[in-house]
Amino acid sequence: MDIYSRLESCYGNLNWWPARSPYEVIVGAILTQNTNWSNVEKALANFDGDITPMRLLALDLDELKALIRPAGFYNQKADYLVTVTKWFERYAFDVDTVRARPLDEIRAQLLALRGIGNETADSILLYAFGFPTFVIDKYTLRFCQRYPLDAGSDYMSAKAYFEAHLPRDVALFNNYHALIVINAKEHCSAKKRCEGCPLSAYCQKL
DNA sequence: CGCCAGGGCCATA
DNA sequence: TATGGCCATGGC
Repeated sequence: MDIYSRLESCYGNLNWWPARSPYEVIVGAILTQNTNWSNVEKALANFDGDITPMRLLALDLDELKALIRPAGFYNQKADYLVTVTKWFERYAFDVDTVRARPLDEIRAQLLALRGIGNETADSILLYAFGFPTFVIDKYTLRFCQRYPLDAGSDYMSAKAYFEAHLPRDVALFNNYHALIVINAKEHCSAKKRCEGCPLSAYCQKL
């Protein structure tokens, strides 16, 4: 929690996920798979402000691929977007209907979809629907090695660690993951060698 | 020019 | 269960 406090006092509340609607979070979560966020923004901009389930399902596959092309992997991602949107349709595209179900049930449904693994599932659960699930990504796994956390080295171990050591608070889970990502981008790249990092006192510098 | 970005799928052993 | 190849664009 001390590590979190340092990050929070440095960066504040980042108010993730940057999106105008829960459905846009879902779309962004697919598009950002192994992809720079700036490329995702270009793809989202191609929708000209209309990123809705109905719009997406009305597009034919080639049109959809053309729109999301800047985000890369557009053949598979177009397929993934249609798949997850049809899943959402089971709930009449209604966020509250999804939220009324148990977290584990929705998580299992998402993981069963083609194109949705642990990280994408948790990103959607937390940032689109507000479920208390901790998101792990490549940055977070590196974070667990870099600082003395003893959180394991695989996705589910790290997730279990954070959830066991933090209060089950959606706002906290939301901002903690965002802070880890931002801090990694700002200070943990090969170029910017930890200069000014608020966690430098803890860093093991592998 | 090469590297890599807020992964996940699939084939192989 | 654990690797490795593959998918693709754009910024640096």
